[in-house]
Amino acid sequence: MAKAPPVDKRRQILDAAIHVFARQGFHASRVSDIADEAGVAYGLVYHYFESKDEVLNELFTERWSLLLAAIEEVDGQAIGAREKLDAVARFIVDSYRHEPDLMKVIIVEVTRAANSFGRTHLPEIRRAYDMIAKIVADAQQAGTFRKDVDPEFASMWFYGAIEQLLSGWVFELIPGGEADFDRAREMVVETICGGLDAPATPRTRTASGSS
Amino acid sequence: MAKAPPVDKRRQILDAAIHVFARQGFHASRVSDIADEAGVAYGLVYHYFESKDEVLNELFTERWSLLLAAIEEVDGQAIGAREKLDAVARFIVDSYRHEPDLMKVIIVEVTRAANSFGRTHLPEIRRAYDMIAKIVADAQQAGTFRKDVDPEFASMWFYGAIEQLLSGWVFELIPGGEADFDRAREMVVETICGGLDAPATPRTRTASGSS
DNA sequence: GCTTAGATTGACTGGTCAGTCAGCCGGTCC
DNA sequence: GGACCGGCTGACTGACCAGTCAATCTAAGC
Repeated sequence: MAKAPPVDKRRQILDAAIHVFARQGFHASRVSDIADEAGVAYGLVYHYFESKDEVLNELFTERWSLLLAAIEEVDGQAIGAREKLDAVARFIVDSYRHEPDLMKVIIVEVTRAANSFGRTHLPEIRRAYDMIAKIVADAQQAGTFRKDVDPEFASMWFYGAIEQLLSGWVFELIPGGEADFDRAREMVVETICGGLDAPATPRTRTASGSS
Repeated sequence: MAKAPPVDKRRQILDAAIHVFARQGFHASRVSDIADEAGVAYGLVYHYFESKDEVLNELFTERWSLLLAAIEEVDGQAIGAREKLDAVARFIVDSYRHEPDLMKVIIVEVTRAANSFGRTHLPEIRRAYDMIAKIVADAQQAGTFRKDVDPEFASMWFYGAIEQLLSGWVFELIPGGEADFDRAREMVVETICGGLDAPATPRTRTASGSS
């Protein structure tokens, strides 16, 4: 029919926004920066989007819904909890590997900015945490994971650990060569799941409460 | 005695800023909001601080240096790695327990905002990561922790897990009653250290690389 | 060639604040 | 009392920028 416009300006604007936001941060980015980067007139941004905010919303929603779908799909498979968590971690890490700028924006401006932008998206963000918690809870039910750890909490630190990894890469605090991505992912999952595993290691520890 | 000013207005301004920033976020906070909350004239803020930014800088630096000192002190003690990490976690969690607004500001506006504000403070932030990494590395050297995990990475997810916990409390994603603080701390440390412990658990796993 | 509708343009407006500054206390010293 | 000084005041200014809109362009339809 008729035609898809020869170049999708809307997409062009979104892509430009990814790079501008990643480079300067959302607040420091002017709408004119986005327009310039996209090679498009200022006003066109407002033809396709209600506001500067909506541009960021769109970027976030687009990507986050993929994550939610991925987790859901993984959870549906007939594999162990460890494999499920590994698959979730892999999805996140690969997202960063392939689109570092987009992930940087999502993490820095939304996920980790729960005060400003994140607040709007808390429900969706929370959804991811809940799904991870469910994976943990199921494994506890099945006896694979120890039962004395609250699944909600475990979910938080599993996700937090991974997000912190991405942050480390984004801000070059840790080595982020191609090889590091998978290695790091394996290590987090291995370590955290190792800690969550049901007591094949039933030694009683001095833990904290002692002294 | 000459006199210490009967009320320390500078302190008053800083304290007001904590609450205003926590409530509205740094960007949405006007300098006049801070002055109002402090019960002080607008201009006085500029008498004590160069800029709005400097107010936040001061809040961050003040607190973060305490954290650095605490980690350093803990690391100097003759206790196990697990106990050291537990002490670090305790310091952070207790900081939140006693001054939730201040910690919220530090986390939301600095630590997790490495794009804007955090960037300036990356060196100090990094310093904390490095010190945690050192604790892990030493434990590996001593044979308490497994050696195949990169200490830098372990440090990232240990810190990331804790910070995510605080975020969870800040945004009421997980229960944050008085009892939850210590319980959560114990669980993170237990779980992560459990995963880092030297192989008293030498089972070979299907892990990730298999199928 | 004319009409129409949507895409595209970019100068302009309105509102918002960070930061300035001229001056006002209230005490202290001589 | 008067000169001085630092803390303190708050109206004002200048810059910046999100969002508007009237005008122009392009292409499809007839």
